[in-house]
Amino acid sequence: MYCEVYLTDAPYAIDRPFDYECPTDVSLGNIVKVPFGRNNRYRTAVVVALKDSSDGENIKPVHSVLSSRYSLTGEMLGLCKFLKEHTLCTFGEAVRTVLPPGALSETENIRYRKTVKLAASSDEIEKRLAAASRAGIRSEGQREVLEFLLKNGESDLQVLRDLPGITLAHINALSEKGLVSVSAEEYIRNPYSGYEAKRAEEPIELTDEQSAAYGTLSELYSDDKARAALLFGVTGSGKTKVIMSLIDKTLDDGKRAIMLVPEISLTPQTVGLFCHRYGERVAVIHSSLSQGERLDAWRRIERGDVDLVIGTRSAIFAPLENIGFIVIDEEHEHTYKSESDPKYHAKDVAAYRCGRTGAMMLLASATPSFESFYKAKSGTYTLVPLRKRYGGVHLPEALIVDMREELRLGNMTPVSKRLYESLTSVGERDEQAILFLNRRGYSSQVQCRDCGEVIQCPHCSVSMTYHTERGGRLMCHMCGMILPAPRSCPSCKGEKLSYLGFGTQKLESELERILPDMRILRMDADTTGAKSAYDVMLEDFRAGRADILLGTQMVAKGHDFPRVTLVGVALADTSLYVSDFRAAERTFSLLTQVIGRAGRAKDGGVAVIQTYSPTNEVIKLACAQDYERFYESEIAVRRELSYPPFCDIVRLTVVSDDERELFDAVKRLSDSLKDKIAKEYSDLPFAVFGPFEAQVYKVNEKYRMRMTVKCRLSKRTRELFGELLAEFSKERRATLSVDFNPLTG
DNA sequence: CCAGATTGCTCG
DNA sequence: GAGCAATCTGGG
Repeated sequence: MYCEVYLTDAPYAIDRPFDYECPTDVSLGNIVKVPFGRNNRYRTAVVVALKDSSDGENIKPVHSVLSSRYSLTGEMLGLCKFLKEHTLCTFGEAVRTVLPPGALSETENIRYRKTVKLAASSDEIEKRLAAASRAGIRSEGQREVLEFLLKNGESDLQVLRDLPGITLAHINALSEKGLVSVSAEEYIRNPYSGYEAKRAEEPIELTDEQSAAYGTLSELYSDDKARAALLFGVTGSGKTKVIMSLIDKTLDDGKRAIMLVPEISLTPQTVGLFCHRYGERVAVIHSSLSQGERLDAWRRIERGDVDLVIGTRSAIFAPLENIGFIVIDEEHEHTYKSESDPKYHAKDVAAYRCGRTGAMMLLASATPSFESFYKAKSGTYTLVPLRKRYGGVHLPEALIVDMREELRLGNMTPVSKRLYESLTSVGERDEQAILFLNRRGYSSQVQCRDCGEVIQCPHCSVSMTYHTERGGRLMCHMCGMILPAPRSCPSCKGEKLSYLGFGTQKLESELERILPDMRILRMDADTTGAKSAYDVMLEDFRAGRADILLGTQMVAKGHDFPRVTLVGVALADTSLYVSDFRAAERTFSLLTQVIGRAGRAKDGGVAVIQTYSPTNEVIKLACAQDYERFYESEIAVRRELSYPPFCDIVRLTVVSDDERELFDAVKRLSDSLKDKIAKEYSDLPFAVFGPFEAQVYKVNEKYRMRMTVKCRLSKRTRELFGELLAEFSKERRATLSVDFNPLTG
């Protein structure tokens, strides 16, 4: 017998199947050790095919199957091939994405719960104890173990070890004498255990519109073919109720479901809601799980103990069988696209899995990505709208405040008169407000008034942000470098420093100054170091222990606070004028979400939007929460300028720690790319831009240049970029990375 | 001319 | 990516 294997740590250039001779007990998907190279060093590899013959020469035998008990199922192998082909990662990177942490290491990585029990009858043990006691017993510990077991029956090994004076050696000695036996059972924790499924008792009541949406989706679900739909529901329209009804249907049908959510939405409330309904057959996967917890969740799913997986991006790889339904909530969120290898989009993986299994894919959002809305309008996805707000949710009244006018009137603070008055009246009525500012820190730049120099990070080409922590310091938001705040200009020693551009810290101190009676809770990356801090803060605010919740993006996402009657956007322009064709889309989506936070108030809330561009259409349409009009105007621009969804974008980035080498390498890249386009691929349309410096040219002492290619992604175009990667994997002083349809600059 | 560094090449 | 052979570099 022969097999084809992929090495798990191969560079791109040799990431292809190699033939080995193998014994019959090796099967497809096994993780094996094989001799490789002249020196026959052992490498870890994955068996991807079995065959009777091989045309290769010098075929070596597989050494062994790895003692780790993991093996890839047919579906996992398919996913790995999909990832390699669609993201140009190596097969090994794909395998590591699909398997739980540690699966490729030699050790088993499986925890056991060990139980100790007496291996002989009690009177026999008592006889032995008495005899030993007369002989002047040597091991007090062994004696205690036996006495404990006589009294309590069998016991958990860990419980015994935790008793004073007892060590593992005592138990092992007794086990060798045959007095006790130790049995092991795989031990899998579920941090969300203890929930009882309340589904049967709690029916979901749907409004007419919701039940029409459910009807459409349920019909699609029942279709045997893979189907995809977009649930386009305005804030407060009850998307979650429709999704839950569909999960119910899936489980009733004897199938299983995956629900993806952005990290930020995975609060204890959300998790509680689902665990409460579906009980212990839920697995939750998120980024702050430890390796062990992640493994436990993976094992529970693999064993078939789970019917519903809720999780962030990587949960799309859950080893769940018999999938009937995959839902991606807030589908427009960027977190569904991985920024590190493999650079996959969870939506593509979901579509692949649905295609394989005939499951239904549902995307849900109030502000869908243009890619998805375009597909929905052109019929690739079924568009299921939810246009009505229900249960006392209103469209808040939105006011645009012209900050240029504030400046003219002499108000140099980041809080306009209008916002100040609104906050004051919220305070008087004992209600709550949310303030959004998409910039952390105190000041975004520190500039010398003598020489004009703006302090830059020594390792990156960005200016440093002033933070107030620990008596004031400078932070680089790219590499994390922290320096003590300077008293004078580092270049000319001038002592007059200006602090320009305000962030959440400055806004906080300003609010404390002008609204001394209001309690302010600031929530940004600097105050929510631990995942739990974030949950605690939201809970504090919900419980009314603060009047104003102030922070970055994380205050904008789907939390419902019924007492919030005012939402403020400190500066709507921050994301508007960045040089990215998605700037308008992102700004619209963010503003719409924030404004929506004020919609839970009984008599209609208020949103105050501060901006230097009060006539900007994006801001106006976001205030009106009119996605469809925004889409129509923006999609015309995309079509005109040929941007997604009318083409795909491939971003090539070359990185080097030496600028000279970088230029040379990027020149080679450019030549090779243009050569291929002119020759082997001349039948396909490409538009090449660059090379140019990346937006942030230097990060962490590494220089980065880019090229952008507009084309239609297909098997062949991907192949072209695969060839470039293969050529570049031989480059020593520069590395190339390819990102298909990147979402961020 | 030699040693150490660098580059090129192959891997089943 | 690792190991090894071929090639280059610079100091004597």
